[in-house]
Amino acid sequence: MSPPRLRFAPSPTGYLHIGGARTALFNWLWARRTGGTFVLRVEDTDRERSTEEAVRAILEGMRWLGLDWDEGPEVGGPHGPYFQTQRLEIYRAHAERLVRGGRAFACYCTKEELEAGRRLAEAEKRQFRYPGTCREKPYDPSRRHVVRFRMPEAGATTYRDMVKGPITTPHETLQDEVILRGDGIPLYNFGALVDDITMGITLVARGDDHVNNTARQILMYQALGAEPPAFAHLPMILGADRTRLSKRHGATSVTAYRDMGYLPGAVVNYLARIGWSHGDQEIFSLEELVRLFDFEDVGATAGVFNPDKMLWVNHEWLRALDDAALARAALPFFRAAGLPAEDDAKLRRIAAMARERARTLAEVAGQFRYFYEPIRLDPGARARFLVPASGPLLRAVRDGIAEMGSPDVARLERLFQGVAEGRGLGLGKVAQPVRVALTGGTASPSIYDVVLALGREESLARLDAAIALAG
RNA sequence: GGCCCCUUCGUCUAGCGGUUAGGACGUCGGCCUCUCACGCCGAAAACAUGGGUUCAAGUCCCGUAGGGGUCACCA
Repeated sequence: MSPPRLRFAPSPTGYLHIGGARTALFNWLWARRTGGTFVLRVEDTDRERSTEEAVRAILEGMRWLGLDWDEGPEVGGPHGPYFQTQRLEIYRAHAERLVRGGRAFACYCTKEELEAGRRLAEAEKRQFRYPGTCREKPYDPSRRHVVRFRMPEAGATTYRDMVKGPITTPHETLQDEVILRGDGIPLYNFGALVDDITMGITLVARGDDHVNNTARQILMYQALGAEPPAFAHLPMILGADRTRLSKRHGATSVTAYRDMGYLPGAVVNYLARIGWSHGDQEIFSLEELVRLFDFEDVGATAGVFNPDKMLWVNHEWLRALDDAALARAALPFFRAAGLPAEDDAKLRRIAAMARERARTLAEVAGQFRYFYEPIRLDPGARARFLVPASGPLLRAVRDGIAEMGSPDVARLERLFQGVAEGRGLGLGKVAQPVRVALTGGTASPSIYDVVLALGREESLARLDAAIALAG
């Protein structure tokens, strides 16, 4: 068998959605695993809602995730153009073939007539189906018309879904549906199918909200004399309330997660794990995913998007970065927070401290602002630790540091322990006031690391300020 | 409502006739400890339900309930 050709075909009506991203990912993974081809096609036939901005946002999201395409916008390919609005002639020609072959017909009914029929059906509490009004009317291209596909009235179509198994659709549930609108623009079912045929797509993997379209499309493939592709319908991603994931459930755009400080690999990792699994493994590199992914292992049940777990996955990815890589990744987030960080030794020290503490890059910047701006003294911390009793302790630490030429962990440790033991105190009694003095709060990395990242001079200055406050 | 799909801890899932039903996130204890975090140890927590089939059912079949999807000159 020759390598498969797969595609991702988003409508540019908004940003790249988490659900769409997973669909794209599964297609991409299979293409990369099998040495197949991954095509990106833009289904922009909904002119009301499609925007150029959305196209850019989607490509941007795809690129950020690392899902590169072999054919499509900006890269071209032998089956272009890759925007549906530039392929109108192709759909028209295919529709005409169907009309000439008697498999489709022109329908002159107006929207109003159809709507009236629908309302009547509703009033009578029965199912509306196109009554076949124009089925036998002669073709008159000069009259405004839509093109309808002639659906068979009896029998059933069965296909084997790669994730759901055999699915049967009785033909009496189908109707002569519109494939070409009055303005010559194809409807989804037809445009996608004509593109899939002309682009040589051999495996269609899409959201399972499309299962009901599949039998109709197979019928159209057959009418056009084309071999239907294999189908894999991916279960939806749901929100916590088990309805379709939407903005109500929180951020749903891929780029929103980028901006919140998620790593693309982590997002891919998490997305892959909803609906797909490989034994007990949770963390996968992109290479592993490519090597292990199989539609065989995609589950049939819809999955709830779990932000907590994604955060955990992101943390796992974050901590796998070395200091330099983490510093580089976090730098833009410090800048975005208005903090004058540089890609230098100090930032790498901070990265080392952040590794086990911050789960996103934004958290890195958020947790360690005090290294780049004056402390924001927490009132509770001040009341508890910057009290007269702390004065001598702070002063002793201050003097000890002042005497050190260049502080290091071992020296600082000796200093703090000496101060504590000299007074019969636990280490915490000394470390906490210092921590408040240097960071403004009671929670931070090791106090020695904080001193080191802050630097001798800044540490002394903050200690002096705290001594004054302690009185 | 018609049609289609789905149903293992709160969530993601492993399981592919014989398991003390496993892992992960989250939650709750404990340990570690200069605080926080990490880490480690432990706990609570699931086969929707009723019938079959079988020596044996979370695993196969049917029904019921629940959930989701879809019924446009949207995609």
